[in-house]
Amino acid sequence: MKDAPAPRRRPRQSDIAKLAGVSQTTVSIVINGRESDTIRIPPETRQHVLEVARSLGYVVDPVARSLAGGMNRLIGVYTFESLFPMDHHDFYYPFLVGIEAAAEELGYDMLMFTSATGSDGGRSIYRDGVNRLGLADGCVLLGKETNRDDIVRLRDEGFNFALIGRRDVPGPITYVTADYATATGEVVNHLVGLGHKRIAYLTAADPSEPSADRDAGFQAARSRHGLDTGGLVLSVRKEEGPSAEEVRRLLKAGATAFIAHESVVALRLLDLLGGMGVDVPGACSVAALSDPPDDVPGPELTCFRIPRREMGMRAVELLVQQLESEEEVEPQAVVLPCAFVAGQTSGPNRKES
Amino acid sequence: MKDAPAPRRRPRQSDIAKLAGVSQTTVSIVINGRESDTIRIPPETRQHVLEVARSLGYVVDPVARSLAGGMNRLIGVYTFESLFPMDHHDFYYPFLVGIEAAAEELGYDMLMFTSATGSDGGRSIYRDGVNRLGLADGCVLLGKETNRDDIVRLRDEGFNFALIGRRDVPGPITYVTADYATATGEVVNHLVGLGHKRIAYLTAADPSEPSADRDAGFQAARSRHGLDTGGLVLSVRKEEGPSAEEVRRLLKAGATAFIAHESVVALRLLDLLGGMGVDVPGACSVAALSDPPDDVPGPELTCFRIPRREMGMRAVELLVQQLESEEEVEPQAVVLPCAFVAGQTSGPNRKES
DNA sequence: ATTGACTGATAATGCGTATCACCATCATGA
DNA sequence: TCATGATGGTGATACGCATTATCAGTCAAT
Repeated sequence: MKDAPAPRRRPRQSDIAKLAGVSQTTVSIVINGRESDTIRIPPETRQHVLEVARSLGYVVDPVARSLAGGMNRLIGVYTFESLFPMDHHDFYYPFLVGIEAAAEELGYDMLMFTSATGSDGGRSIYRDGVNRLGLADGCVLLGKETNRDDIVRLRDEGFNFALIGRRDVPGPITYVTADYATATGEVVNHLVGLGHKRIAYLTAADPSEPSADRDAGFQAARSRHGLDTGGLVLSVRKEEGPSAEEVRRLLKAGATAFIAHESVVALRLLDLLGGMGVDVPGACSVAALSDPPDDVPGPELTCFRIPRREMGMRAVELLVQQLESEEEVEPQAVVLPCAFVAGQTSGPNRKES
Repeated sequence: MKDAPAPRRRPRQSDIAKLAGVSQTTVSIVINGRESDTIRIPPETRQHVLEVARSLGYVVDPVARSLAGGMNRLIGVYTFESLFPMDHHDFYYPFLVGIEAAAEELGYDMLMFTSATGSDGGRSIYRDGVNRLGLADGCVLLGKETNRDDIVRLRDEGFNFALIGRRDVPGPITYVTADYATATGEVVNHLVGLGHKRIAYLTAADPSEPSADRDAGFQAARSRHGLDTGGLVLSVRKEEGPSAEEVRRLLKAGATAFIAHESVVALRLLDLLGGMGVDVPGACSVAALSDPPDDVPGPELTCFRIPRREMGMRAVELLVQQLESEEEVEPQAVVLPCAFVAGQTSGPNRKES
């Protein structure tokens, strides 16, 4: 009683060959438009083959083509944390947009390793001793909690990958990062240019390469301008932000401007200052060393924009370059500039010192 | 002078076989954990093969496996438009989140087909005579501008896929959709319950299945409540919204409430009414048949929420069910309920009629 | 008539894996 | 001693395409 709708096989080159009265080789050559001194197919034959192909609705099977060719045109994307929790998503999103754009441009598909999460919620590339990343031709890695051992091992296995974000690992790797140090310097320059001499600095409590870069940039700017930041440096956890008390202490210590690593910390700071009746930017300036989420209301923050989208794109480009070159390519690092945003939370220093 | 770091080929089953002193067949069987009455590999051999495989860093080549008819634990994701333009992204995002969640849960990786975009920006599964979808075990398809021919062809080729959104195509397909009709009915019920008898209906100008479903739901509710909508129906393009003139005409025709397909149209309507000095919901009620973007300020719109995340998850679940069952599975349709949101833009009808 | 160059192809093979049909060996029981 | 069944695998082949090497035929020049 079954209709058995004849699960039509996709036509293959040999089907075309039979119908057109030529060999499968010829079909392959025609389909791929190959032409060389040793291989010549006259236009009429070409036409004929193409017509038959069209009439059968032939499409190349990319699987077979890849097998024969060696590459799968797959760019892997691995994140060291689960993409899931929504705040993670917000973090990853711009990078992913860039990765996707570049992959699309270069004709690669994107393989997202979502299955890598273990039952414990943790992640590792080498879970169970297997490296699924090998499914892809190469891989873009990103995430805050990078596993450095995994990275080194991956490189030593000769696997092609590009990191988003600088990582301190032994030996060279390919990565793309933003120039946090220079951008931090620009923020300081801006504030100093406005007359600020005592600048409070709210650094990140947990260490990471991007934080270290900002610190380095700040130190450089500090000595460049001869700033004294005695008693004005504070370690702040992103989740908590500074306490009202701490802010009061900094103000009492003579701070006329604040610089915070995290934009959320800066925003919290604005709240606190508002609550204390301190006018921003009238009485006090506030700047951040990263960009706030798009949808935050209120005055525009003095900060710099991390070129996340571009970073994603460049990572893919570097990777593809590696993949497609004949010879071995040296690992390379790319550092992209951040765009300074003057914003509305910084103004001239009114307090003479 | 070259180090010639031996651009190591990926190890294959035959490499393992040689090292372990067994045949490639045995390796394949062990790798895939196959076990049957006719094929028995003792645990020791299994262990040994697995150890060798691990020591070589072996991973199955997905391409070869596909060609041979195997499974890769890869769920493809194909969108009929480029993911790119940011407004598209906002549309796709919740679906993707759901798809990703389900894929992770079920232990599949996600293959995003970004390469399918042609130079003209248009997309087609069969573009350029290649159908890359076959790389994945099955595929979730989504997008507004579905190409129905592609869908039918895909099904006829026996490829497994699940659609997000109902599609009018000849023959059965697997899809997940939201119950727009019922949800529309609830909105009408709500307004009628508030005493509204003349309800203006702003339908979508360009036809699509979701719009048709809403229209059907509205028609049903209309006749259920014996509403007269003479002169109260308007076709509106999403991009433009209704004109002030049209709104005035509808009011003059006695409309005490408005229902718009698109939330952006409803929002625009609120603006216009505000500009005319018409109080909402005091003098007039407004409702939408979809949910507004999250970050819109102002009063909460009377509307319903489309369960996009759940739709994404269900699509993956349906697909995996198909993939993992031994026998042929009948295509099936799933319709998920929308959550009604009373909101603050609708109130009792003050005008006696 | 022989050589050589050129034309228009084709047969054979490889890519890495999965599967089906078998096969060799050994212990057991008749 | 021979049939039987269980054990532990293996060989061959298919999957669809690209590539390499090769070949038959024709025509012109020697």
